[in-house]
Amino acid sequence: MEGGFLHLDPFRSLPKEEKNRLCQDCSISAFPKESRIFEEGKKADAVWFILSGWVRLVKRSPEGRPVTLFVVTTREPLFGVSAVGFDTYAASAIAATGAEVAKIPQRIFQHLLNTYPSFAKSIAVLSCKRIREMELTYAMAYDTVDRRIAHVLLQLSNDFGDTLFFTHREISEMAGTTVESSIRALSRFKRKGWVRSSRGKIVLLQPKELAKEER
Amino acid sequence: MEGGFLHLDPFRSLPKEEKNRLCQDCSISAFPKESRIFEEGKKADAVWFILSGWVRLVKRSPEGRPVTLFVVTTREPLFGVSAVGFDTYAASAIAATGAEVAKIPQRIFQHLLNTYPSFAKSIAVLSCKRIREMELTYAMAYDTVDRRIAHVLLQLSNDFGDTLFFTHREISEMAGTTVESSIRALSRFKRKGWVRSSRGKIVLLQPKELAKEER
DNA sequence: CAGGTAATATGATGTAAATCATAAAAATGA
DNA sequence: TCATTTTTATGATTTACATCATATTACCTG
Repeated sequence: MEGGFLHLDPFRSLPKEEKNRLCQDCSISAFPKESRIFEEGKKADAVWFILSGWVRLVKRSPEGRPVTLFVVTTREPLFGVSAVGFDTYAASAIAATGAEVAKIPQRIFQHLLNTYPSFAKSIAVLSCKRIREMELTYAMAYDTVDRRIAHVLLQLSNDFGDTLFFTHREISEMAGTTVESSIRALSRFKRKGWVRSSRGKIVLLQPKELAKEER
Repeated sequence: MEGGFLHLDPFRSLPKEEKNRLCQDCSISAFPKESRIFEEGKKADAVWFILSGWVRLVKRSPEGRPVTLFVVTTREPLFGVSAVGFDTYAASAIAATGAEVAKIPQRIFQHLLNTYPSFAKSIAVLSCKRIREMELTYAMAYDTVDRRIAHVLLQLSNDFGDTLFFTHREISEMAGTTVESSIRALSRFKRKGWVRSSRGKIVLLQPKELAKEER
């Protein structure tokens, strides 16, 4: 998948020679599940685009628990945290699945932003969309554990279908709760016949009922 | 303050004739404290910039309680929710203080975004910054009430100094909690000598101690 | 200025979910 | 193959906070 990110929206309409240069300057790498792409507090030197897989943006809460701020899916940028000249990442990026990621050095990103109106416009649109998405997920933080878990499962099923290969620890971190609470929520869902699960695997049997719970 | 928003970052470098046209097409209006600038779920037809005062972005949680997603201060855009062609507002905007607001019709905003690279770049930068700010405040949602209240007070004091003219209901909504919890938190802070308060007025006596609490 | 409403205050009670504890099964790996 | 770690599971305890209740005070408005 050489230069796969060049087909993504902000890059698509760049001139050919710029694209060729980007192939040189940007790297694509594969991150195994649970590995860290970048670290909260570290110097932010690049903007990242996800080519495949999911990535969680995780921040340590003042109490020390890791809180998943947002889950970024395939074809989306991990920008925000670093795009426009901030010196440190506000959150860590952790691969929620195996993930292939393109790394655009900050200097290059700035250059593209300054040089190509279409690029700037595309980034403006993408980031405004992201703000809206964040607004939608933010309100969830004040909701019950059961609904947060249901929400995470449904969100995951959008990309992965009805069979999800995640542990309760992973689910709990995405939902901002504890492993035990995640297990208990799943047990309740099981008892209602909405899901089935075994070690590292959750099967959604009645997503529609889950969606009702979510409301 | 005619066309005051034209001095703000995205507009500053627009050509003179475009600025003149904007003076025609955009309106500036004053919103009294607690009044609604736009409503969650309603058709999003404009992008707003705050010229003075504070505005809260409020979303109804699934349980029905209003949750303040973000507090936007003077000179900042209320974009996100509407900037790039979404049909409904994801949250309501409520004036947290008396506020003066410029309304840019969506059609005009699109035109500026498509026509002026500097405008697109500026919006890209502003929205990426906003994403970072949201990431920073998001983690707070999972924190204790006392720390959330302390955080809100300190944030407010950035703009308004040590004497804040807000009721406990207002504070509680910004902190995502109840009036009673807000009052109790303030009582604890009072007992420690960190704040003084009377009806509709909170005076920060020892902001540094509050900041410690916040950590 | 009397009556109503909003803000402050605090006590009592309920509850969701974190924490603590323990255990068994499954995976890992030395 | 045996020890260690991870995952799932569930029960007991604790805790922060919401909820409910009630009272007082300040304020507005007819």
